[in-house]
Amino acid sequence: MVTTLEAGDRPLPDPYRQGCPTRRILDRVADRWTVLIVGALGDDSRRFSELLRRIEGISQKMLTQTLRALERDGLVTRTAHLEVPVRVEYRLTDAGRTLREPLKALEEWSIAHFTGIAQSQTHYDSKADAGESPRDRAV
Amino acid sequence: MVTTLEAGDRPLPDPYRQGCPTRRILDRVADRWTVLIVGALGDDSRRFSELLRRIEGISQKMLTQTLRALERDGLVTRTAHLEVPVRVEYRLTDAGRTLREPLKALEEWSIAHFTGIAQSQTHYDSKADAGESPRDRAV
DNA sequence: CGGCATCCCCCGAGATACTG
DNA sequence: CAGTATCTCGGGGGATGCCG
Repeated sequence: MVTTLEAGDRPLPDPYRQGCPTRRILDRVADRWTVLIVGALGDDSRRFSELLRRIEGISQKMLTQTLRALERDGLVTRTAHLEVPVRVEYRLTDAGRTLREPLKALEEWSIAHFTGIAQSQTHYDSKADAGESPRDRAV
Repeated sequence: MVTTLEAGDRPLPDPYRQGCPTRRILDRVADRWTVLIVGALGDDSRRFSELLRRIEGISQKMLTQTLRALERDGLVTRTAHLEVPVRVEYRLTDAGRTLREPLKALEEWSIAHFTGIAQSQTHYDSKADAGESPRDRAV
C-alpha cells in the first residue's frame, strides 16, 4: 500500500489516496458512529450489548464494524470473557481517551449552536418557499 | 426540488430522527466535506472555483451541495457578483468561525496521532495475516 | 451473547451535458 | 464561472440466519 503523495495525473478515481494521510484519519474520526461510540464508551469498559442499547439507531453490524476499526487503530481494546454466555468488553485505550476531548468540544458546539442553526434553517426555507429572488443577492 | 430533511413521520426507518436533535447537528458537522470546506475557508472569503481547487478530491457537485447546507445553517454567506464572468464569494459567518476551533482540534489530533495509528494498524494486520489466534485473547 | 456471512436495496456521489 | 438537471453505478448499511 503506497501513499501517493504526488497525486499523479492518472485517472485517479480514488479521492482517498491523494496526499496527506491525515485526511484518512480525519475521515475515520469525523465519522458518525465513531463519534457516538467514543462518547458511549465512558472511562470504564462496556459490553457489546450495552453499547448497542446506548447508541440509539446503530445496527449490530455497524457497531461491530466500527469497533473493529477502532481496535485496529489502537483506540479501543477488546476483551473476550469466555464464560457461558460470552461476554465481551470494550474500553478506550489511552490514545482513545485523548480523542474524547476534541469530540466533546464538537458535541458542545452542536448543543450551543443548535437553536441558532434551527432558526437559520427555518428562515432560509421560508425564503425559499416564497420564491423570494432565486436566493441570489446580487452585488 | 424538496429538501429531504423534511421526511414526514412515515415508517421511520430513519435513525436520524430519534431523540436528540443535536445528533443531526453532529452528523452535519462531523462530515467529511464540511470539515475540509470550513478548513479551506480562511478568515477571508473564497471563490467557488478557488475552493474547488484547494480541496483535493471534492467534486463540484459535493462542493455546491455542502456549501448550500452550510449556508442554510447560517454558517457561511454566499455573495454573487454579477459581473461578466460570474463571481461568487463564500465566507464564514461569525457562527461559522466558531466552528473552526473544534474542527481544528480534531485535525490537530489527527496529525498528532497519525504515526501511532499507522503503527497500530500494521501491527494489527500482521497478527491477522499470521493466523495468530483468532484475535481473541480469552480471559 | 457476540458476531460473521449473505442477500439486497437504496442513495450518495461521480460523470456528463446544458443554462445564465 | 457557477451553477442545475439527469443518468448511472458502487457500496454503505439494514435485515436475516447460523455458529461458537
